[in-house]
Parts: sequence; structure tokens; C-alpha cells
Amino acid sequence: MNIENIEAFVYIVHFNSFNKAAEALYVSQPSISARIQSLERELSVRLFEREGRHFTLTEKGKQFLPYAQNILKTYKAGRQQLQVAEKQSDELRIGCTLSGANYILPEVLPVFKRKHRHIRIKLLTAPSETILEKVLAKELDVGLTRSMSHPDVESEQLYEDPIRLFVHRSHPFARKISLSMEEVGREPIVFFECGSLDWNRIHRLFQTLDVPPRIEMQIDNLETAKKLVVGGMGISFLPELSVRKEIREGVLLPLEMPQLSGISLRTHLLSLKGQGTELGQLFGEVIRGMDLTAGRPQASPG
DNA sequence: AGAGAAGACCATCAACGCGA
DNA sequence: TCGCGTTGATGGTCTTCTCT
Repeated sequence: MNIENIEAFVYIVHFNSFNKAAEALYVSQPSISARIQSLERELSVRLFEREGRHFTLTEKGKQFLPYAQNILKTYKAGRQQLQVAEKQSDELRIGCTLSGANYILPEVLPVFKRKHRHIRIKLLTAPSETILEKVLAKELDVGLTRSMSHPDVESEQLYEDPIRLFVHRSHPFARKISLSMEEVGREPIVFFECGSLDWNRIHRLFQTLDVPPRIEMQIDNLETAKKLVVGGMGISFLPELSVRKEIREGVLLPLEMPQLSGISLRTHLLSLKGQGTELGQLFGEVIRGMDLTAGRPQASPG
């Protein structure tokens, strides 16, 4: 049995043309004709009825078609499986949220690459839900997401990133020793919203106020929110990891607010329960061994 | 509408190249 | 050497276009 002859047969039926089948299979048209003749010889039946420039499937051809399609499908699935296995042997597929991709992976990946030079990295940036789906579908080896729960997935908390109130160094709040929610509520706020439960807790902090807070801008992108604060457009509640550079440079200052204590973004490492890949385990070992809180800034009272 | 030309499509053959 | 592929040429048949 020659799989290429069967492939030609299926392609001809699909395109209803010898020429188009030849084009699709990157062979010449005479070669396609020869393959069909060879297949017809092998099966001792006529698959096509040639009528001048046209052709039709014979009854035998119609009978054989679903079997040919199955053979081809099975063959392709098998080949793909081998390719995936081959790929998995040296490619680590990581799914990561945007903030993780911006602030965690740039620190982790160089360390991982130094330890495992031969392993190539493939990164997918997506929302946590998408990453969970892809881990379940075995399209990703590991995921870095916010807390996700699924019976088939192992979710291990890696890092807790406190959310704090940040202001520009020239802002009057920068000289304050302590702040009340009323004072915060009167200031223009650039509100970064990522939809996690912890952000709802910040919303609830304002519910005690008589007047609603001045949320001038609601932003779903961390970098944009940060840059607006740097540009003096307002104050913002931001995860600490995202502003480390600005704090080091003295551009942004974190403010002490006891009300924010315990509010944080948690990064979890997701992998398939009991079926984690070898590369995923290697990645887990590296990221667990790193201190992602190194360089954490101290809150400034002014 | 009908005839003829042009184009499209498939089959076949010859000559040749390549790899097992 | 053999099998399978290619290109190029040629022929048969059918469709589409153009002209009268």
C-alpha cells in the first residue's frame, strides 16, 4: 500500500481536479495521473471514469473513498503525534498572563536558559482562563496565572505581589505620613482593573465613603496605568512588581495604607495533575528556586 | 443561433535525474 | 538496475468566447 497514492485519490476527489490536487501536493499532474493508475492497478478496480476532460467517481471509487479518507486521517494523526513528541523533547511551552510576561518571565527565563541551554522556549500570553484551557488540552507545559482551580490541574502559589497605592514623587501625597480613604477618594485615580477578586476588595474600600471615588480613568493595561501615573495623571493602585524600576529611580512612591494590607495579586504555577511534562517540571524547579521578591521596595511615608 | 478559435484539463510518451 | 519523479511535447475532448 502506498500512502501517497491514497493521498492523491483523496485530494483529487476533494478538489475535483487532477491539476489542483497536483498543485496541492507539490507534484506534477502526470505524477498524479500515474499515482491513480498505480492505485487502480493495486486495487484491481477503476476509481475514476474518465470522460474526455471530465471524470467522475465510479461506484467502487465511492465505496473506497471513506476508507481512503480514514487511512489518510489516521496516518496524519500518527505523524503529528510523532512530531509533537519530538517537539516536546526540547521545547518548553509556557502560558502566562500579560503581567507575568512583563514582570516575572524576564527574570526567570534567563536563569532557566543558563541552566538548560538546549531547551527552546515558546511563550503564549493570554488571560488565565485561556491558559488553564490550554494546559488541560496539553498545548502548554506550564502556566503562570492568577489563582485557578480545576480538578485535573495542579495549582501552586509561587509569588504574592502586594497591591499598593503609588503616586508620582511630585504629588502632595508623597510628603504625607498617613492617608485616609477619604483623602484618596478625593484625588483623581487611574484605576487599573484586571478583574481578579483582590481588585474587588479595593472597590469595596471605597464603599464606606459618602462620595464615590474620582476614578478618572479605568485602564485594563498595567503598563498604561503606570505610565499615566508617571505622567502625573493621577494616583493608582498597582502591583508592586510592576513598578520596581520606577521606585528604584525615585519616580514613583508607594504609600503606607493599612487598609491595603493583605490585598495582593497571586501568581500560580499551573500544570496537569499527574501528567506534567518533564520540561514543565524543570521550569517549576527553576522558578521555585528564585526569589522573585528580591528588591521589594519599602513603603515610604514621605 | 451556429461555426470556429482559443483555452482548459487529463492522458500518454520520451528523455532524463536521483536515490535506494 | 529499478522505481519514481520531473519536464516537455502531443493528442483528445470539452467549455467558453468571439464573430458572423
